[in-house]
Amino acid sequence: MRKKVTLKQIARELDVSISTVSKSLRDSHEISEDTRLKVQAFAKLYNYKPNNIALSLKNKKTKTIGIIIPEIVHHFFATVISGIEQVANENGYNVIVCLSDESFAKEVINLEMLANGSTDGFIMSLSKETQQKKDFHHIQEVINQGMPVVLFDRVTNDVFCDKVIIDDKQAAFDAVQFLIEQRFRKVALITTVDYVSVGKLRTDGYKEALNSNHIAIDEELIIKIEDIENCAIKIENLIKSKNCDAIFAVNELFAVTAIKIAAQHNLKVPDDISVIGFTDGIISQFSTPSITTVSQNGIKMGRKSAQMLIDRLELEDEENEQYTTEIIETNLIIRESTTTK
Amino acid sequence: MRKKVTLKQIARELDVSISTVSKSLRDSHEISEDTRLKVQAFAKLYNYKPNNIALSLKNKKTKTIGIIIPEIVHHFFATVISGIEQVANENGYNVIVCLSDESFAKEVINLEMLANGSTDGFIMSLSKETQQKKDFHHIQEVINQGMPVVLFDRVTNDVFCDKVIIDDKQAAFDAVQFLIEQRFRKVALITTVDYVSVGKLRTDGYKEALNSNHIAIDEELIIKIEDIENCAIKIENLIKSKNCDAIFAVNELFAVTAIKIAAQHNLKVPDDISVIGFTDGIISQFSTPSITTVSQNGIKMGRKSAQMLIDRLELEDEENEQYTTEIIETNLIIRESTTTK
DNA sequence: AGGCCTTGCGAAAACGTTTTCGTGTTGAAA
DNA sequence: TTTCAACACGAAAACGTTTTCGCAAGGCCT
Repeated sequence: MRKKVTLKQIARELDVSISTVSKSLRDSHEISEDTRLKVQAFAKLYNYKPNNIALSLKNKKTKTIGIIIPEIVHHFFATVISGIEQVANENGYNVIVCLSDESFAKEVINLEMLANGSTDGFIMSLSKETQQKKDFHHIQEVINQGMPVVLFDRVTNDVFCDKVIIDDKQAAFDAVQFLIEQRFRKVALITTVDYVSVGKLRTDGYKEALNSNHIAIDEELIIKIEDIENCAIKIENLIKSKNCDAIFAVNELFAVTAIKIAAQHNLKVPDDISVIGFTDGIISQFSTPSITTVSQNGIKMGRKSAQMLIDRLELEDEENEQYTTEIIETNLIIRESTTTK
Repeated sequence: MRKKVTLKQIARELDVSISTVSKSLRDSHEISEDTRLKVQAFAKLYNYKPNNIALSLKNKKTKTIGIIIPEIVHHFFATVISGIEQVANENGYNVIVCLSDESFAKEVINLEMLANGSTDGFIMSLSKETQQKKDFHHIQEVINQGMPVVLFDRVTNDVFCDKVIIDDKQAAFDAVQFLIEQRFRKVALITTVDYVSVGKLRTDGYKEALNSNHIAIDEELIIKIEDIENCAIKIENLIKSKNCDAIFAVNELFAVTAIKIAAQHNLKVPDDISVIGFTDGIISQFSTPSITTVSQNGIKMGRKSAQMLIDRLELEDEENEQYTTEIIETNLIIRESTTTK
């Protein structure tokens, strides 16, 4: 077993000082060409690579980004990580991923864990529980300690930092407006409970679209799902009521579930009922019929988040207190689940 | 901005030595109760937490696991990460994720990057290119340096280390056997090119199932997909030939594509043609019809991999050279895409 | 009073780097 | 011959820990 070689060992072997070795390898002009080449040859032979940990300690920089998200088995979050990783890689950063599992406690623990020197900054999306408790002191704390944070998608106004979001309200508005323009009047909404920030915003967009078209809001047509496991019953009730000719769902799981249930009740999508989802994930692409959906470009969101964080990390000293909120554009991807009347 | 406090600062404030502070915080009996409590109170007040980097340097342990996988926007890999993260978390480890993008070069770079002190060990699944080149020196290198490696799913016999796999051949055999037992005789195979290890194994299982049932292998019914982007044409040719009454696909993307194309040619699944996929992902669950599939328990695979790695890390000194290959059981999940004749 | 053990604490090394500063030697200029 | 710059290198500090060892003071026993 050939352990990694250190500067000290090279110095001992070559009978020079550690400084000389270090300087030689960094091509310092202080060192004679003789010594320099000798050291470099030896280092190459033994495949010397500086130890990252020692460098981190010395430089007080880890070149590592901490990502804290609710879950990873989720197409959207996976794409965001992918985007973050791309930019991180291009800039010589690594990413360390922690999952909060939608739990406030885990989010806090992970954050504090990584804040003790493991990462230079954070990119996070809030857990449901955190959004419900509205307790963000852990995030404020790391910001106060001088570590930049970028929030994406599930954000809060209660923390001042850089943010990357889509315009959830506008996107929902556009989707519903599209349905209305297709002459649907009884548009139902399948959404989450209100404390999920993006769910709330999309609900707002839905209502506003109806309002601006002078369509009364029918609370019977709005169903709010608490836990995703048993969303089926509520959705089934909606379908059975036969009160709606179109459905706007705030995520693709709700959308595909609605389509499946409709089929069970002999309602054809899109002939009998049109459906629009949110998040252009695997399900929307491959379900039958494929689902018209609001695309939420995760890659772009991840890339932007990473770029903002790295920019702030490399600016560093100047202490720019101007935080910005970047809005990633969305667009409606028309597929088979909607029809033009 | 209140920066993190260090031992040195506490020592200076309290006018004691650094050693005294360190010992006090670790409840050493060498320190009088007076001093101990005083230090602890001060540390608590200023929310002292030891710096992870310094600890890593001192202990020569990072408590971090490196994960290198081909991609993350992929249900199976995401579930594996999720499993790894669970066990890592339970044992006080963090995970740092790198993506090879199916590229040999990126795999090497990532590995060497992390090997310079950033992680204690690795969990990886080989990139396609690596499998094609059959070049594993980078992996052997880190093992020689004393860092344990666990390979999962896409593994190789050319490297000696712990591995976690499913019995791809047996699983494929079982799936095809199931089709044959339903009286299908013209079973087609949609697989990958041979250098993808799991694709090859699943192909072998397919052939063996036919053989053991004395069904001749028809090469016309075996199509090998190189790049996933344009798999459609080849699959369409297969469907159009109307030569098969059942299809076994080595992943769910191939399976769902086959179903879609069949529908375009007015062939109903499962009435006209039965389909079995591989990997129980989102697509299989939510496609219409839902897809009968070989479940490949990613969570369990991830958990097992992490457990094996951590076991080896904590054993450490004893240098147990007995490597094991763990086989995660699979099972066939019967859904709507198959029928009993 | 002398010796010894206990108590309580500090100095210093170690982990692996980088960098500043000091120092000895050499050669050339005065 | 003296002086000074240039050159080539080493010592040491610094990053933040933990831990070993040494040491001084005090109390107890003979």
